[in-house]
Amino acid sequence: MSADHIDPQEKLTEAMMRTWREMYRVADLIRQRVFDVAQRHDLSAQQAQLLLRLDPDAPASMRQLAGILGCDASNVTGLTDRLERRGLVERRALPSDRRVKQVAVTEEGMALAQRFRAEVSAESLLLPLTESELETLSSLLARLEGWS
Amino acid sequence: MSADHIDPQEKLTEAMMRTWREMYRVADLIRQRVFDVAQRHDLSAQQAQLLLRLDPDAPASMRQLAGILGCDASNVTGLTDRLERRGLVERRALPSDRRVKQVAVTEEGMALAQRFRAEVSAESLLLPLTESELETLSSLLARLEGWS
DNA sequence: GCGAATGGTTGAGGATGTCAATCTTCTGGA
DNA sequence: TCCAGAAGATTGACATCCTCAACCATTCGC
Repeated sequence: MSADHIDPQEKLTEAMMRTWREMYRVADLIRQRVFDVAQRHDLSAQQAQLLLRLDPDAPASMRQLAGILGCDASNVTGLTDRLERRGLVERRALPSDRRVKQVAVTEEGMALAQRFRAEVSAESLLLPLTESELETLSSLLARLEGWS
Repeated sequence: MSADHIDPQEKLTEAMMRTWREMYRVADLIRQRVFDVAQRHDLSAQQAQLLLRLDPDAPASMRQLAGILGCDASNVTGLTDRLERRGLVERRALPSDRRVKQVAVTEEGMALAQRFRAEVSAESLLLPLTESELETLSSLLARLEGWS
């Protein structure tokens, strides 16, 4: 369907609109939370994003990281520079292809990432719900797919 | 509880972790969606954020907008400049206090905001769920509160 | 082996964000 | 009333984020 012919109002039920509002609200809470924790550790949201997405067991190339983060490769250069300057990450040459530089998390980076994850989910947003409600919520959310 | 003593791993149940992952994933989908629609209309995510938060019936001062957006007032100046340059918004002097400038949405701004909201929720993320599942989801989400 | 593709960086330029300083306008107390 | 200080908006300096085009080194395909 072309964006030129969207007229979604008539297709949106009351329940959809209510759910949409709630999801948007909760997404905002999460974003705010991540931002706060990042700030506490002197990281920008983007630096945190990159650090958290790095797999300690599988270093990724700059190119791959650009794909993961959905941004230009030249942007990853700067982000990596700043994380490397703080010792959270390091560039490694790939012997099999000397064009490639892989980004590996350092010990310090792993420690910070773990602490970060812990702080974000601590005092959880989810405490008001019972175990069985959590089961229901996660399985409903799991059925939502992206747009395309 | 001080952030120095957080050790949440032992408090997090399996269901909590699964739910947290799903919420994070869905929050990401929403962020991506908003970004895409904004880009389609030549708006940055922040410009869209500001435009969508303006109430046509109650123009807000720069100061108030800074509060709503959670940023410095000087930042709102630039944001408003760029929206005003496109005719989506206009500054109005407040007669009762000539220090204050209020930001009002123009007709064009309102039209764009409405179109924006429509496009974001069109081809909805929520289509996989039935009406009764939507009721369940929205009431579960409604019970989640922020951290503090 | 050589031209083309690939990976990373650099530089220009714009948007976002903070902080400190400034200008204008209010406001409250002597 | 007058004046010191608070409050609202802007500006300038500076760092980050982000894209695009240009560039260098390396690798790959023919």
